[in-house]
Amino acid sequence: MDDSANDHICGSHGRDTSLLNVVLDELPQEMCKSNDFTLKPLAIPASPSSTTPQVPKSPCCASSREAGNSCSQFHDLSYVPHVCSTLNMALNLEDSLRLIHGIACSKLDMHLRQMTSVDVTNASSSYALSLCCSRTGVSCLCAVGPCSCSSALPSSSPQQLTASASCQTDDLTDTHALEALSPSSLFSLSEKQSVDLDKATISQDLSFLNSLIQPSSSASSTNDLSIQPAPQTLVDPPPVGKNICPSKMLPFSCSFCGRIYRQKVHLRKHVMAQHTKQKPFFCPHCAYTTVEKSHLTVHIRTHTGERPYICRVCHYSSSQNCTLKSHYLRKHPESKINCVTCGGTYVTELEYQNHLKNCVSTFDRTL
DNA sequence: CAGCAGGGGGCGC
DNA sequence: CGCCCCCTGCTGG
Repeated sequence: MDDSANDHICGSHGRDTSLLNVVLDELPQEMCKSNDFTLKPLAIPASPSSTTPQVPKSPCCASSREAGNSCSQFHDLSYVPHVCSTLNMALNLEDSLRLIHGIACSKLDMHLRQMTSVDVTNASSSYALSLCCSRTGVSCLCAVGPCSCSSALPSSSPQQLTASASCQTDDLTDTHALEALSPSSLFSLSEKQSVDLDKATISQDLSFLNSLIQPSSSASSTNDLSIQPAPQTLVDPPPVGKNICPSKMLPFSCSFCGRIYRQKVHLRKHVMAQHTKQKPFFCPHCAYTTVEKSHLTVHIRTHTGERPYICRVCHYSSSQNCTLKSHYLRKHPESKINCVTCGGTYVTELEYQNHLKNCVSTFDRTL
């Protein structure tokens, strides 16, 4: 790849609003017409402002800015929260951010598929990613949330390519949203790199990408077009350090605060509890709400007086097992439960019972 | 110290 | 993904 092409791709578009137009032009038309959604350039403040919404910036964005690529510009996302005619659903700020993120991710992913179709053998992956980022407004992508955008990566090792694909396609698994948001023109290419894509081609490309990703134990079927999040065993876990991007270790990171989780469901609970305040479980006795049903069950015991965890030594009881455990450790430290099978010691009956499930099954397998 | 709420991990479906 | 569980931190007596 010659430098001129790279210049064309990664040149001064960080200060060029034409890319914004690309993004906006390819948003659903109804949305643009209705002015539900506005996207405008935002200068990066020299220091965090208390009046500016804290848009999390991923470590890769910082490195990207240092590299002078498209991540040098952030965008101010604002949205008038009322019913969106295109989606026929109300969008809050998080939904709006996810919308932009999802579009950027899907476009990046589609470009990546096309580029891998065109050339997967030479060292053009970084060019492909740069092209994708430049043409899909990856600045927006980076501004929305932490990602492993590879546009700044100087080389194109399979691990880097995999990291990018796995990061972006986390949102791509939301096929429902993509179907609603992806008119055919959304993924069309106007340049000569455009290739005709059919399902077989995409599947082939995804097979290639998936071949770079070691399947996890819980991986879905190979017919699934979604790319699974990168498992931790993809590469040797890097030592924890200030220069290590956490998203390389744990695949699910919060788009708002950057916290990372091992499982997607944990990230979802975190976002619901901390950012969107969506707590679907309501206490019938008070105003308590929670994201976790089991937490509501425990809470209701404060109203009903149920104390199912009973001390085997005294008459103490508690509504939570951990409280009983604390009681045992403080009041009856000598009282332990010994496993008759393996000899292990346990504090509470519940701990022992849970242990027996594994201990007995293990014991049975050894027979 | 007890009670409670919430975060996060693990496991089975 | 739902559920269960453990752990931790906060608060009041």
